[in-house]
Amino acid sequence: MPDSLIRSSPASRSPRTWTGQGPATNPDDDPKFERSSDFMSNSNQPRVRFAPSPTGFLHVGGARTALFNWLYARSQGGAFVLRIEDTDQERSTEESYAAILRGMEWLGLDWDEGPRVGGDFGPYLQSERLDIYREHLDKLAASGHVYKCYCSADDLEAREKAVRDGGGNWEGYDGHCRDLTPAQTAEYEGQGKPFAWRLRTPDDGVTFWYDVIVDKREFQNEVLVDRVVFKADGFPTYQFAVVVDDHVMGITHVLRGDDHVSNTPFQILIYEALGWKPPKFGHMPMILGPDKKRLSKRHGATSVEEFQKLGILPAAMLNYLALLGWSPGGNADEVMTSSAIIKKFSLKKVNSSPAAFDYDKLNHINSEHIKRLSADERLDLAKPIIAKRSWALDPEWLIHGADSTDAYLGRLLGTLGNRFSSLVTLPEQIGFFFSDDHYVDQEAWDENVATDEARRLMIALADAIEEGLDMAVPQASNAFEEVIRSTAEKLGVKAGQLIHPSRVALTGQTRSAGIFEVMELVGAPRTVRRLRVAAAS
RNA sequence: GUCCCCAUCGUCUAGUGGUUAGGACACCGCCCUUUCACGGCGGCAACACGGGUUCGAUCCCCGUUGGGGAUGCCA
Repeated sequence: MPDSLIRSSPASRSPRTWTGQGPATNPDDDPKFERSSDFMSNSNQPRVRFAPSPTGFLHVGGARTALFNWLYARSQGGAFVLRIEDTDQERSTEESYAAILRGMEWLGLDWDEGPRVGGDFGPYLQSERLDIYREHLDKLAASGHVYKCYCSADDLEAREKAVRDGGGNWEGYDGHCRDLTPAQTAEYEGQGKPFAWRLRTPDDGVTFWYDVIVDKREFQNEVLVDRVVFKADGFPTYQFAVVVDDHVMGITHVLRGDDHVSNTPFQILIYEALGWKPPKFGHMPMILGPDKKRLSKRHGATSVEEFQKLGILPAAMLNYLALLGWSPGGNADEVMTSSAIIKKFSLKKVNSSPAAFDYDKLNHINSEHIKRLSADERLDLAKPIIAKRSWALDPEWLIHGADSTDAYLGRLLGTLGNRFSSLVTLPEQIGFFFSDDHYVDQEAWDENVATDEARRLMIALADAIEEGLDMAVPQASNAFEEVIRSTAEKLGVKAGQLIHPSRVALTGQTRSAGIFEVMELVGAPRTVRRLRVAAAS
């Protein structure tokens, strides 16, 4: 038992129990303390949680944290709890709360306990659990683990400034109220000064834990300051509420962002002060921007709802997020459904180094997901986009064996094939099917349509279609192909010379589905009309 | 400043005390083709640096550098 691991401090000043217990073995095995999971009926099943604060949208970092917790719960048959940490009265908003829930639902991260669904450990909003925190604060007050601090923000700021001006380092709260004399206390009380409660932390020794992701982590108690556990406004701080709730809610694994690492030793001290055994901790690496700097709006979209607007499928977002810090390993296919990810997921495979967010790869994963969709699923995806533009099908076009709007749309999307790989570009890819007034790539028009040669060929083709095909009945794509090829032969030009201007004349773009299929679905009358309009332009 | 963490192609990553260091995105070339895309084939490209330990280090240890996080009566 290395002496360095044993904390020794004057009992008079530090009534707390210990820190970093004796041997450097995994503290999770220490039977000395009640563990949150011990009182669970089936303690083999992990209970994890995602505990966002409603102070903003659900951003990718939070979403990834939620995802990994969810994956762990789902892969282990455990419970996934959603808890809202709204102890900051200033910044918490209803809008954020709603946005976070929306983001979670969009991604398909369903929770077993939490807002809306309830559960045995509710309420799941910390602002509704104040009496619980109060009760535990009272215990710590009675045992002397916490003390009142009368310092105001101004007091603290002034002292910090003084230290810095003197060339020193301000390393957090200076312990000003830690050992107030009864007289001083009486004076402050007499002045009616507001106070907060701070945890009395050890001055020496080491606090450590075995991180699920990064193995052993340890902090010298010396660097830990007496942080506030209960604010003057009567609300607990995050540090306190998170500990109480995780224990009381039976959370077995606290999986959170790496930015919480430095909070962990302080929280372990709170567990110990309360006589509780801490849960297991796992700190996941941060997600950085493409430039390896902190991910921010200047990098582009950062909230999941922005990605939704960018046409990212929830399944693709989830897939990509899972790939940030985790990998299916080896040469396995990275494009996976959530159930496939659940099947393969393992905390042991979670990386310990930060990952840069790559928008290109997200887009790739997204297009792969779209390409793997069934025809019906594609139709479901396209319909709202079409409806949003008030595009309706002209009855004149409702031919070609399609006996319903859906059937026609289905065929239309079918012509796209793998070209349908983005929700964002879809409108311009299909707009010309619905209206003569569609998107036109001006440069493509100028190059392919607005030349004397192109005009001559388009008129010749229009004539040939009118002469060769019955304009009154639907024509199949191969009928158009035959006309084009024979016309090309007759004119002594390559088929491509007819095809390229026709494509732009019909679709307004140089890229589209196969031109013969386009003609079939646009119909002979409109095909001829657009060719003549283009030739006349 | 102080404390903590991280380090394999540009990016996400696999991997091992002895490998031609593998895959994916991006990029480049070729093929396919009515365009684009898809697809196929090929290419470019990495173990940050310096010391150890070892018969041998990308892998283990230390340091340096670089990056990130924390340093709140925010969470």
